[in-house]
Formats: sequence, C-alpha cells, structure tokens
Amino acid sequence: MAAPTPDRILDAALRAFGGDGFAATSLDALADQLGIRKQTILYYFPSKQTLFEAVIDMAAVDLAKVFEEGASRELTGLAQVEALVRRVFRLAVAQPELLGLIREVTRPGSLTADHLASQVSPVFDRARAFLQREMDAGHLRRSDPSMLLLSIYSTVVGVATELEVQRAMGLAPNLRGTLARRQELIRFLRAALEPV
Amino acid sequence: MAAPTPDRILDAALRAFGGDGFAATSLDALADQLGIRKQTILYYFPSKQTLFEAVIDMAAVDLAKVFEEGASRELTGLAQVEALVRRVFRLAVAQPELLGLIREVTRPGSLTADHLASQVSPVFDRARAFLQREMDAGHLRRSDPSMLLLSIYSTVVGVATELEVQRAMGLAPNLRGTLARRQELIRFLRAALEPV
DNA sequence: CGATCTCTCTACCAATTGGTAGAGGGCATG
DNA sequence: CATGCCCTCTACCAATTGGTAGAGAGATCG
Repeated sequence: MAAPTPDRILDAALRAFGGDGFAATSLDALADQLGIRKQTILYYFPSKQTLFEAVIDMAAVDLAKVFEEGASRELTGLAQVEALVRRVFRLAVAQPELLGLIREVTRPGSLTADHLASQVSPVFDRARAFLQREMDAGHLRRSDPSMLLLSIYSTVVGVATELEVQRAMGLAPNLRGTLARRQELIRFLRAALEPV
Repeated sequence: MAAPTPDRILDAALRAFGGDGFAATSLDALADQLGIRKQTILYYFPSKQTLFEAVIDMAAVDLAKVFEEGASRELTGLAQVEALVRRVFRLAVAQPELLGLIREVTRPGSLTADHLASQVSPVFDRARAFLQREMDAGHLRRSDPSMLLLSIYSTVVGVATELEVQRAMGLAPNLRGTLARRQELIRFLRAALEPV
C-alpha cells in the first residue's frame, strides 16, 4: 500500500505484458487487478503503448543490472560466464515475467524493439568485448563472440523460459528441476567453451 | 486459387498466429487478407480457438516430419544432430511463423499447450532415446539426454527465431547471416557434444 | 478563505471483437 | 422441375476495447 500508484501500475503491467503478451492484456483487467479504475492508469500513462514502453524501460534497467553486477567482480572466462548464467536463472525464478517480456518485445515486427535495443545493446557490447578479451587471453575457446553471445543468450533464456516445452518433455517445472537444468546448462557451456 | 478454402484459411492463420500471436490476430483481418468474409472462416472453424487448434495440429505434423525425416538416414551421433540443426534452420527460413507459433503455444499458461504436447512428446521421446543410445555407444559425450535435448531445442529455436535480438546485437538478419549463425551454432554444439 | 494543483473518480463513446441467424446461389440427385 | 446439400454471403449483436471529458475530493499555498 505504501508503494506509489505509478510503481504499482508498472509492476502489474510487467507481470501482465510479460505473462500474457501486449495484445492479450487489457487496461481494464490491469486496473481491476490493482483495485483502481482504468482512467487512473491513463492518467499516469497516456496510452497503452506508453505504458508498455515504460515497462520496457524499467525491465531494461533490471536486465542491465544483472549483467553489470558481475562485471565488477573481475572473474575470468568460464567463471564469469557461469556467474552470469546463475544470475539469469535467479532472475527467471524471481521474475519470470521479465523474460517473458523480452520474448514479447523480440517478436518480429515489434514496433517497440528499437526501444529495448537502444538500452540493451551497450550491455551486449560490453559482454562481447569481455568474451573477445577472454578469448585473446586464452581463457575461452576461440569463436565468434557475437554468435557465441547469441547462442548463450538463446539457450539461457530458452531454458529458463519455456516451461511448457519442458513439461512436454516430461521435465517437472519445479524449483529443483530448474536448478538441475541450470546445472546441466553450465556443464554444456563449459564443454563448449573451455579452452583446449 | 486452386487451393481449397479451409487450407487457405489454415495457411493464413498459421502466418498470423505465428507472426503476431493469438490475441493480436482478428478473424476480420484474417478474412480480409484472404478476400473472404469472416463468417466463411467460422463456417469451417466454429470458433477462433478451434481454428487455433487446427493450426497447431497442422504445425505439429510439419514439425514431426522435420524430426522423422532424418531418423531414417541412420546417421550417428554428431552427424545426426548436425543434420537436425540444418533441417530446423531450413524450416526457420522457409516458415518462420511456424517457430513463432511454437513460442506462442509454449507461453506459460497456454490452454492449448496440451494439444501440442500430446503430438510432440512422442517425437521428443524418440529423440531422447536416440541421444541415449549414441551416448551409450560412445558417439556423444555423456550427459542427461532430456536436458541436452532441451538445451539444443532452446538454442536452435532461439537462434532461428529471435531476429530482433540479433538486430539488437548488430547482426544483420539476412540469409547469409542466418547461415553463418547456423554454422557457428553447429561448431558450438560439436564442441559441447563430441566425445572426449 | 480562496485559488490552484494533484490525483482518482464517474460517465461516455466510437471502434473492434468473436459469434449468431439465416438468406441465397450453385450444383447434384430424385 | 423440385429437393436438398454445400458453401459464402449480408445483417446483426452483445461485449470489450482504448481513449476522452470533466467532476470532485484533498492537500498546499497565497
């Protein structure tokens, strides 16, 4: 109750947009869920699109934080990659909607893609530079850093996100299962990345 | 013009649902695009949900085909995995909406997930059994087949699907780029999978 | 006290949604 | 010709959508 209204709206909107998607989320439903009227939402965010963009901006900050967090620790090579995977998984458990939001935005033809891209690409640039440095130093097996990053990204987000696929494969989507999946993914990445 | 109306509807619906999502697709828009009336759609598919399920069934058949295609060739280990990756990429180029549809269905809480799951899980079972066999035979590095499969799946679909992410990373989303990405992914998988 | 500002509300609205009812045309079969 | 079936249509509809207009409550400030 202490949280200011705009923050509460952003929070609920993140869950709704990330969970159900932009089109499937109605302002009325959002308002109901918050115990306020739709017009209160429109007072702070003049249109649904504006609200969506605000949510993305907020999400981008959180995401950047996840990446930057570890950058300071000065771990090398695989240790850094592993730490990143752990952080993304922690995020996936704590805020699964945030990863869902990414998938919503990265839909081909999304008008809002640029919005996220401009915020996230510097983060990617730093990550890429890091990988390049570690390869040059011999701490990681050599390969194209951009594509390596894309592969890591896709795998981590995919494994962390695609609950239904996991269910279809017969993997129980509980916490223990998630941790096991994380472990397996790290082994997988290690096998692919550790220097020969 | 020769194609029967229901087939044309299914085709357009796959593109629309896979590209824009279920909620963002309206029957009116679909009909307009086909040059028919919405009621004609509702004649063949009594509700939007029914149409969606029909599209999923159709997609599941196509997907299963992609997997089964290679199963007969009796390639071993990595060669088989590589061939599969190539087939999925070919599919991603030819019918990107199909992969988009998967992501739509695998959204958490999707009511239609069971529908796809029941069709796809036998395919996964076979793939899992294959991996297990190849590991036992020493053709692949040993690891948990389920999670390995999930990792492969996530990576392939992710790399093939997330065009906008790629754009954000500065990778041009053209055909040449896609092929390069495929190549890098195969290298990545090989590094992770080839027996020590 | 009166004025202004901040916030949330009620009251509407035009447009779009998925879906129903049923007319009518074409074509085959009796 | 008549009957019935297959298909696509026009005509509607109730519900929901995002959004506008503006009232009113409460605090702040002169």
